[in-house]
Amino acid sequence: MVNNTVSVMALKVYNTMSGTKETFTPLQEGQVKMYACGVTVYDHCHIGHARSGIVFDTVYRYLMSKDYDVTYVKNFTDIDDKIIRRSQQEKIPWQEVGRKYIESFYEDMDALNITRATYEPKATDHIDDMIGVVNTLLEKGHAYIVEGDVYFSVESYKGYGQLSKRTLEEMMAGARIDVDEKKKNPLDFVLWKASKEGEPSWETPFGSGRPGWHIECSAMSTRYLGNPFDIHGGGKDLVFPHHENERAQTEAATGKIFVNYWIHNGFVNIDREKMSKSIGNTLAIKTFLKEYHPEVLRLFFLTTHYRSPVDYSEKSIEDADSVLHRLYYTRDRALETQKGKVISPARHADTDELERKFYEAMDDDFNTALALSYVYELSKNLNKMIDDKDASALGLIAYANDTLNNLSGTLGLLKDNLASLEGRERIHHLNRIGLDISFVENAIAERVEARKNKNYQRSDEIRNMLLEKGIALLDTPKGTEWRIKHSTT
RNA sequence: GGCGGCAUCGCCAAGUGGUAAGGCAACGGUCUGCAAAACCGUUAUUCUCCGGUUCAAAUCCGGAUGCCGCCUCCA
Repeated sequence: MVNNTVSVMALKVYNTMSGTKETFTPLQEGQVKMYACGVTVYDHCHIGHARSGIVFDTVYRYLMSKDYDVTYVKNFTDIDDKIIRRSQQEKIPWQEVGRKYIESFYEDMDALNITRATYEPKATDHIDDMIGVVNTLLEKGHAYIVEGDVYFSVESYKGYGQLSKRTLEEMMAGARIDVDEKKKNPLDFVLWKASKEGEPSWETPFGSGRPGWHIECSAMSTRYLGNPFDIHGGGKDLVFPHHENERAQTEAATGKIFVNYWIHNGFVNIDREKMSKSIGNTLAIKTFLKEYHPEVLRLFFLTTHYRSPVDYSEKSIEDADSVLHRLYYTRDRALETQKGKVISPARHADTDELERKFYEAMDDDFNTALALSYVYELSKNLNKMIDDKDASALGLIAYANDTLNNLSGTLGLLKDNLASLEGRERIHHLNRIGLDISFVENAIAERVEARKNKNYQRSDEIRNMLLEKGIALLDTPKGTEWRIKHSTT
């Protein structure tokens, strides 16, 4: 009801292929087909995966809010070198590795309230599709077999390098690729690997083996979305070689355009350093969620444009945490004004204007940072109206609050409630410092008693004692409440 | 070595030709026994530096400096 006019506005997206923002025009009116590269399931997900997940979840949610019928595919790579290595390390079957980390993936992504895709296929369920693509490439002369490995010939496909914007010559000049004598061109990549002893393998017309990495996304995206389809996304690092290769394979095999819009998200750094396993500074989603509400991470990521790198730091997370609390608090205040009354929302021009700007920002290549600033402004307006205590404004407040919920919801925020937000933080914090809730409750009770007797010295002692443990007391009209005070930087 | 990106208040961050959004922090106020929380208000004549184009530039062009990414598995 609120946004029936917004879908008319044109969405612009930055297309990695052209290097510019383009007006988004789906192949079929009213429908969008998108594919985002999922994860290789050999370990728990870290906050970099969370960023990708949240970015494409935002795209997905936004497209749906514009009334597109979206078919969204996100894959699992459940057969690959790392998984095989992991299965040897953990001494469990490789299938078990996949199952284990897919489960872990869902735990994390569900906790982060990332909407599940329409289809979430596993590579191993689509081996036949991959064999089909490889076969076609062999038949069309785009691939060749050496010692059981099937390679894609990059020289046979004229568009190679267009996505990552470099030419074959430039890449050769880079010369960091080990020259493999078996390959016709050092840049040729493997479509199908002859499997070694003890490794999983599948029988194919071109010998037994297992798929290379890139072929699975080509096969699965084509299977579920056809060719071409509208949007293909993933982390920036996937542009080369993964997406370049996917594109080459698919276009060579089908003779059709593979994808119309390529969208890539920037990376997460930690304290200005690249997050990587070798540096040992990866932060697992599970670790993060022990301390903060999932929406804190979402809000934090949405504060920066999806294409820019984002630097994770305790300070930035604390900032996001404060803002999130405030938004929830505002909504609670607004709800409070409606308690026990029947109020019909009254349309409000100021609110409508902010909503319009919100959608305008989102339409401009998903500018969530700008869009959020309008949410904050809306929250500020709401507080002003509430402070005015003008009974005739109740309808306007209700309307603004509905809008706040709508817009936040479009970004995947304010899906929880204040009590839950604070409750889970309290539990986590108490666990971390090893205190029982009764300790806090007793201390508060003692302080209430002291205050009643105007023994403010004792009262302040107790307050300070708790504060040192990261527990801040709030004397409200309803009584003494407490919340977690994170580091005071 | 090749290719690409970025540089905006103490911190985070939007803004791609029309005269600097927003958040955090800080400060002032309301509230409070005092606080905290919450709310309100204030806070960049200026966008790394140098030169150029233009009536007009953070925004375009050239150069310098610094930081980062990709070129190898990676979201």
